[in-house]
Formats: sequence, C-alpha cells, structure tokens
Amino acid sequence: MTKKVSLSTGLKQLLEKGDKMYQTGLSVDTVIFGFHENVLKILVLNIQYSQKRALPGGFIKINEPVEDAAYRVLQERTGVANIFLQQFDVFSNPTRSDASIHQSRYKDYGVKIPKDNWLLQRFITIGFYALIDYTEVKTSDSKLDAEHCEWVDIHKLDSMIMDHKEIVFKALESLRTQLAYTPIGKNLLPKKFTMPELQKLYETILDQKLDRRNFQRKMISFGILNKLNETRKGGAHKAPFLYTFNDKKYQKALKEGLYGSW
Amino acid sequence: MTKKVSLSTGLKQLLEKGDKMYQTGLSVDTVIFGFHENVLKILVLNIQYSQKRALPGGFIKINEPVEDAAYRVLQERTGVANIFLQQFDVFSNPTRSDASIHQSRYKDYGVKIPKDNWLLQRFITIGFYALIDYTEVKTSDSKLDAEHCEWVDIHKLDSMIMDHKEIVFKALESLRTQLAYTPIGKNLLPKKFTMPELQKLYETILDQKLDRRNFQRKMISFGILNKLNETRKGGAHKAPFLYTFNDKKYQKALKEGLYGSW
DNA sequence: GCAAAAGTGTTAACTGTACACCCATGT
DNA sequence: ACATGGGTGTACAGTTAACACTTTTGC
Repeated sequence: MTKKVSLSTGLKQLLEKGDKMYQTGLSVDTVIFGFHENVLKILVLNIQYSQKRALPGGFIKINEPVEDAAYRVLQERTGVANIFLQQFDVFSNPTRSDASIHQSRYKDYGVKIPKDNWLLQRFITIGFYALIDYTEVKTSDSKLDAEHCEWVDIHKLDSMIMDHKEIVFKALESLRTQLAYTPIGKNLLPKKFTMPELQKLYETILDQKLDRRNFQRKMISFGILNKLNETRKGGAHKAPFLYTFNDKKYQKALKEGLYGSW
Repeated sequence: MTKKVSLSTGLKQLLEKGDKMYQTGLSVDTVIFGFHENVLKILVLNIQYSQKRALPGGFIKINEPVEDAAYRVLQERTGVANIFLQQFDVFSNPTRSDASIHQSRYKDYGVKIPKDNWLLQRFITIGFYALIDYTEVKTSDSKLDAEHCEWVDIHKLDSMIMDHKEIVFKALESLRTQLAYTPIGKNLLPKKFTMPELQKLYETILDQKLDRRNFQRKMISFGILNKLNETRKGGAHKAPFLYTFNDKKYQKALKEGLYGSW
C-alpha cells in the first residue's frame, strides 16, 4: 500500500487523466468468495469515513478486455493467481451511481471534483464473481489502510454502498446455479481437503443439509477427485481421508459440465 | 423508415452529439431468435455496400438501463412488445471494433469521420438474446432500405461483421443451457400451437431428436400448458390438439425454474 | 468403554427411456 | 384401405434418496 502523498498523486491523475486511460462510464465489480470456518465469506473494502462497505472494483483500461480488468482487481486485492472468475451480470440502473462516495474520497485533500468530471458521470458496472482459497490470501492486517480489505460472513453484510448488496445477492444466485452443473470446490478449498470439508462447502453455498453418504458417492462418481493415503489427524474422532482434485479431469468437467448436457 | 436527407441529419447528429447522448464505448447487440418452417432463424441486418450481415444493435442513452436499450433496439426492428430478453455475455476484445464499417456508412455523404470521434473508439458490447414469435414480426419487404432486416437460418450465417458470429454462437449456447431449466416456448411460438410444433422447436434448438411420447409427458408434467378442445385441422393425418401456455404458471416457472433447484 | 465422526452397503422410490398399440385423417 | 402422424400405456433400467451397520479416534 502507498502513503498519503503518492496516493494523492494517483488520485489526482485519476481525476484529470482517467478519462483518457479508462473506458468512461464503465467499471467492474468483483464478488470474491472464500470459505473459512464453515462460513461463506466475501472480501469487502471498508470505506474511509463511512460505515459502509464496498466490493473491490476498478475501471477498464482502454484496450483492456473486461476479464483482464476484473483479474487485475483481484490480483491487487488478493495477490492470488489462477483464480476462477466468472462474469454473471451487468448492473446499469441509471441512479445506481453515488457521487458523494467519490467526493468524500477527495475532500480530504481539499479537492472538490468538478461536476462534469468523468468520475461523477453515470457508471455501468460489470459484475464478476471469484472463488478463492481463503488460506492463500494475505489481507493486510493494518486497520489503518484507507481501503482496508476484510472477509465478511455473507449473512452479516448489512450496509454496503450503492447497489453492491444486490450485486452480491445476484452473484450468490449465479454461484448456486453454477454449482449444479460445474465443479467449484477447487478454487475455494486448500489443495488437500477432506470429504466432510467439501460437503460443508456445498451445504454452505446451497444453504441446505445434504446426506453425508450420498454426497460422497456423487462426488466420487464425478471422477474429479484423487483419494490420498493420508488422513487429517488432530480433530477428535475418526480421521477422514484427504483428497485433491484431479486437475485434468477437473478442467474437463469445467468445460463440458458435470453431466455432459442433453 | 426515413429518406436519405433525414437519415443524413440523424447520422450527422450521431457523429457530432452522440457522445453527449449516449454512453460512449458501450453498445448492445441483440440476437433475435425466431422459429419458422421448422428452422431456427435470427433477424439480421444487411449492411449497405457489404456482403456481410450485422446483428441489430444500438447505443445506450445517458440515463438508460441497458435492458431498456436492448428493448428499444428490438422494438425498432420488430415492432413487437412483450418480448423475452436475456442478457447473456459481454464482448470486450479490444480489437473487436472495426472503424471501416462506420466510415463506409458516412462516406456516401462525403463525410470522413475524424479519428478522435467517439464512434471510432473501442466499443464494448453487451449481448442480449430475444425470443420472438416469427408470425408477429413485420419485416419491411423493401430490399431498398439501407439497413434491411432479414430472417436467416442459423445454419446459413456465413459472413457477419466483426465478432457478431461469435456473439450468435454464444447466444445459442446460452439458449441451450437455459432450455434445461427454464420454459422458453411461449415467446417463440404463436399463442396456439400443437405439441409436435413445440417439440420441433426443442429439437431445433438442441439440434437433437427427442422421443415424441416422452417429450409430451415431460412437457405436460411441467404444468405450464393448457390443453384446448380444438385441433389443428388442415394438415394430412390426425389433427393434433392445440395448446396455449398457462400464463400464471409459465411466469412462475420462469422465476423459479422448471425443477425448483436442489 | 463410550460418544462422535467417518467409511461402506443395501433397499425402495422415483425418473427417464424405449418401446407397443390404438386412433384419426387425407389420399 | 392404407400410409402417416398423433394420443395413450407399460415395462425396464438407471439414478436418487433414505437408512443401517461398522470402524476409528479422543477422552
């Protein structure tokens, strides 16, 4: 992260030259899902001088595909590569933008954004969701950062700016639909995981209990798992076996779907 | 449609004031599906001075939701209201734009578009597909129109401008996926239709033969059809019964899916 | 040894698929 | 009458769902 002075320089450039560097009126917002302590969480930004939170988002560079822009945002916030990213909707309500958010960001430096500045125009945003291994993300621990990143339980997202709560809701809806015909665990779990862990993940996303035995059989029948000869010791009771995803088959299932269509 | 003079005025305004009226760098393109003579067709534009065809598309007005923009395009081209419209993807390859298409459109009027004009900038387009009752569309019959609309068999789309063929392909792919968990016939068929007609529609979209009897049972089991006490006379052989969609249940199925999720 | 969690097996219910048969209509 | 397409029924197979039993581990 940067200090106040250089941040100010960056903000100044954004204000004055942003419309030459970026596609005006367009942004990407990413709903970054992670799984931790049996809870589905998303990575959100705490907005300075506001109780509200925001989705990590950014602008699209001239000559940049939107997927790259979303990936760039993700990298900046999580430092993780090889992330599952999925575009799921476009949000274009003309009243969704909120000039005050940008204004308060600049107020501190004594700058008032001119009314006709590109930042204050109406923005259409393209929504992506990402699935990411919680353990691989190094969120900055300093609460002092102007834009501090934080994992928040999906059920405890009370106040978010603009339409960001709607975006999260839609992302979750898409994720649930995806779950039915696409493998998803690989991106949300550590390399090695147990069957109960995988099941908890599914149950959390679907918000529903699943039968332990049938779940195991179904998962194995998909043929995307490698069973290891190790067990997860340490927990009370019987030690469950560890699994990894079979990369080749996983990728194949991602492309063709778990059931191979009609 | 308008004459050359007023068209020129419209084009002039587009060139000079378009960036004040529309979201720059953003467009919508619509893949309009229709079903006729047992063939899945889409409505395309014949580009003047070109052998290539284009998808009906347009720009997004300042303060207009993208869905409204897509709907506007649809209305302009088909005159039909109450259309099923679905956003399915965003196309943002930086090299997808083609300045020559805009240039040749203006060349006729002796106008050369300045290099820095908004029309020649990179455009990101939001793809929609529409399902529409073929019989309700009045395509202008005059082949003289600058932008003549035409129904074309989905399998006979050889040359299209830019990435429009890819857009059609992706739309078809989405439609096929949708088919599995959403009712779709309502928008592609006349009010009254027979079971064999509905089946042909499904077979055409899926590009696959389906069992006559099982299809019928499955459709009826969805509970979205009203069987009428009329039959479609005229054809050879036994007259099939006519059906309509049960609007209430159809709308419910659209929202909740045909199977009600997990 | 006991409680709690994990592994494996069995059966019943349901769904999808593949047919067979009968009926109506135009030639 | 017969060829063709449409309507209805049934039987089998494959899948899903429900549940029982055994094994392992920490206390």
